[in-house]
Amino acid sequence: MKKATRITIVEVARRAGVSLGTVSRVINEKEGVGHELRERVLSAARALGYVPSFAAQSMRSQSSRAVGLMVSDISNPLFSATVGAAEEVLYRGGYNMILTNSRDRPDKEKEILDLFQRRRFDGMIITLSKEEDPATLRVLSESRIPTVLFERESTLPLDSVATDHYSGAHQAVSYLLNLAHRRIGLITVTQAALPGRARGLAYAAAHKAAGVPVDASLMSFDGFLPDAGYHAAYRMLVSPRPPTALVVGANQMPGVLKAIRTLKLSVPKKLSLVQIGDTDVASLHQPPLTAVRWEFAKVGAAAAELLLAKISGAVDGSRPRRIVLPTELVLRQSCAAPAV
Amino acid sequence: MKKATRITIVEVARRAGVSLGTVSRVINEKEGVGHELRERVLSAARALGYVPSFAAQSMRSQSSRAVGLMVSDISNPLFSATVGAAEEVLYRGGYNMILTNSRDRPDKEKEILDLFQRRRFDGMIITLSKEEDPATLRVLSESRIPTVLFERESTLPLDSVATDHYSGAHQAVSYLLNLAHRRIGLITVTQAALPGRARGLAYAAAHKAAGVPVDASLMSFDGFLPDAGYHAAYRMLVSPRPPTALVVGANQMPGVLKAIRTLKLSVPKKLSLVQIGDTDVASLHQPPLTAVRWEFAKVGAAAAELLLAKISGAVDGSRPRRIVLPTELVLRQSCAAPAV
DNA sequence: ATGAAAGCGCTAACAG
DNA sequence: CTGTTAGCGCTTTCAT
Repeated sequence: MKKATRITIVEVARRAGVSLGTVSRVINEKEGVGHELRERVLSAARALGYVPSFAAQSMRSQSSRAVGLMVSDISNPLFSATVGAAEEVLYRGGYNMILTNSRDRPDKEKEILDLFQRRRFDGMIITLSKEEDPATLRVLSESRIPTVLFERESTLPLDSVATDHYSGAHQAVSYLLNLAHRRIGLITVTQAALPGRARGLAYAAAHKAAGVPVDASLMSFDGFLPDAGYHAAYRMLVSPRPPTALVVGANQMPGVLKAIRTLKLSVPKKLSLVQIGDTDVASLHQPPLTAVRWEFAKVGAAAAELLLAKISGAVDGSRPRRIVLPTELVLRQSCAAPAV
Repeated sequence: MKKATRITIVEVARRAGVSLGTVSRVINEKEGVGHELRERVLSAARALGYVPSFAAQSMRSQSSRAVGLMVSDISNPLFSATVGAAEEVLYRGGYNMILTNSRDRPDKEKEILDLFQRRRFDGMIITLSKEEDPATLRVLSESRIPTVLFERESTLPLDSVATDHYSGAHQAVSYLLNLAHRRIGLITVTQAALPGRARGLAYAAAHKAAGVPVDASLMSFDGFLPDAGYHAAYRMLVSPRPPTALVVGANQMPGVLKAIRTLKLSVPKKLSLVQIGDTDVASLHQPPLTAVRWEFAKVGAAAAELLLAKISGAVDGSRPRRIVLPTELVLRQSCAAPAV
């Protein structure tokens, strides 16, 4: 039969015949406790099955040894490696990771941010649905919790870790432009946040540099909607002047591929394809898809490391640190010059 | 400039000109506080930016409003949907989810389990690297935290939620057997835990039912090793008597597909293929892969729901509940009768 | 309906 | 080196 109440430091002290303070010192591995006493305390603790209470420790130490992570979509497999790497770094640093899912809804974001305050987390790593939402920004600026924006940037002086989506998209679009494509579709996520915005900007800049006019109907930023990839691709491909190439976010690609099959378009003969974010889907596809590649795990690890540095005070908070991780274009067999 | 110390209930009480107890009642939305006072407290709290301390609340209430999740591999995209669904359910139930990664290492598992005790989590959902590891089992049996095993089963009377991997594998193997395959390879994860074990058993049972002898060299349970899929498939396929069909876990499939390409085998002409776990890789492959399918999100949601029911006492703990979720075989174009 | 006071389990400062 | 004590911020009797 299990005991009704948990063992506390008091029982351990009594059993070991010492004072509370001594027990506390022993379990916190502090200097200056006699060898014999230490042993007595340890064995008493073991015998009683004593487990220190984190809540009580937190309350005294004013530290929760916990970090909150708020992402827009946990279920996004692209986040798996990233979140996994962040957890790894945090865990090794002695912190637990609380993972929450905002589903990109501003009200839930605010709720979660409040929760993080209440939990007195030692730090947080977050995405934002809209980088410039005033309500959210206010909460953040009033927060005293060390924060790292994740794949986001803000006008607020907040630290951030992000992939270089601008360069990635720029490389991809320029590559297609060099191949002589003149009508290139872009299918990605909202411009209200860094990844979509950077890609849109890069798309425009690359076109401008090549002296090719931009057709707004060839850009879709609805990526977060269900089946967005399918609908956007279908719409573009059946239009009077369809694109000859498509640059597509990894999450939109399954839908896009379905549209391509429905329309029986051959890749790269009729349509060139570049995926943003290199996944199994890209490398295993026939033909293998050219992709903008970056290391998912590194982004997560970098965010966690920066946060840890901020928590420990190793990095001064005077001006925000913005870490940008590189991308590369992996050439495979999904691109060719447009059919004439 | 931010204040050096956090606002507590005391400041709020002072500012509102009431006692601590009253403030506590208001923020906990308890009955019996005068309307006027309630307003005064609320506005004082707002004015001061008061945020209740979870640690203090936990300490008094003996409840952390938190649930620990321990999985073998966060980075596994297959877990994304599952973990996401669990978080969703828990969050709605008023619990936060702490996600940890055991990497299937028994020592880390034990460490994490200890941590869950210290944090006084209200519940936990866990995988185990080995279901019968005595040390882990002891920790679990001594634990007083409501627990749900996730894709695992134990001899201990523990509740569990798992996919019906046995039926799934049985369907797949029987299907291939019916197609007249006589040498079927199985590439999956360790038999020390439910998924691999159930598949191995189902594989043998299906063969027995069909009167086909089992060749042990056609089974690989190394799925957790890096590149396991590639190595296992390559080894089998270049052997003197290669398999004519392969049943492969979703995580091993990318490696297997690479091996198949290296050897330039055509699917399903030379080799039939069934994937366990239906992913984009399977449905987008050319030809689309026949797959054993189940709803990832449902498993996570079911585990979270069962845990919540246990925490609230809605489900009696007298004998363990074992929830098994169904699978189905999705027929696509990767299987054919073996070449003669 | 509200206030006062007693802890929840632990750490740290101060004595001895 | 070890014991004593005062809280950390909050909830919950018990009075009033």
